[in-house]
Amino acid sequence: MGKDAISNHIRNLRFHHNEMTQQQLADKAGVTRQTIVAIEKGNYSPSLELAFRIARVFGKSIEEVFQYDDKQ
Amino acid sequence: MGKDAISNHIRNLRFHHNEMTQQQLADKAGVTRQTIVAIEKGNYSPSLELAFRIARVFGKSIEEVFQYDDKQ
DNA sequence: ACATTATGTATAGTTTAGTTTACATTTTTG
DNA sequence: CAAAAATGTAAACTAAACTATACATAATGT
Repeated sequence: MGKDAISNHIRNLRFHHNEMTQQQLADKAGVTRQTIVAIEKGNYSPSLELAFRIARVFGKSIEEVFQYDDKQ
Repeated sequence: MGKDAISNHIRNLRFHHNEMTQQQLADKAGVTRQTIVAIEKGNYSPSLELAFRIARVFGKSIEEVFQYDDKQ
C-alpha cells in the first residue's frame, strides 16, 4: 500500500502554525480531512497540485514540506 | 481532461541539457516516454514522486520545473 | 460524568496518473 | 530523396490519489 518513497513534516508544521487541526489544513488546502490524514500518516503521497497547495498553506517550498527518500 | 493547474518548463530544460530527448528523460526518470509526452504537453500533471525525479534529472527544485497556476 | 473536539481506521466508489501498444507525422541525417 | 530518429496522438487498461460515509478512541473542557 504505502510505497513510502515520500515522507513529510506536515504534523510538525501544523503544530507550529497555531496548532492548526487536520480539518483546518484540509479546508485551506481544499481537500477532505481523510486526505490529510492519509498523507500525514504516509499512506500515500499527494498529487503535485495538492503538494503545492499544502506547502503554500505553511508558506514553505515543496522541498521543505515533503522529502523524496531515494531508494537508489 | 487537462485541468491545467500545473504548467512546466520541461521542454526548455531538455534542450538546455545536451538536447536531451523525451526518451532519455523518460529513462532517467524511470517512466515511459508517453508519460513524459503527456506531462510536457500538460495533459496531466505528474505525481509528487515523479516531479521529484524529473526535477532531480535537471538539478533543479520542483518549483523551478513546475508552476502551480492559481485559479483563486 | 457528559459533551465536544481532534484524531485514527476502514471500506467502497470515483477520478486521475501512468502503462502498453500501435501508428502517424515531423525532424534530422546520410 | 530515403532512412532513421524524434515527436504527436489515441484508446484500452492498471494503479494510485481522493472522496464520502461511518464509527471508534483519545484528549479537553464544563
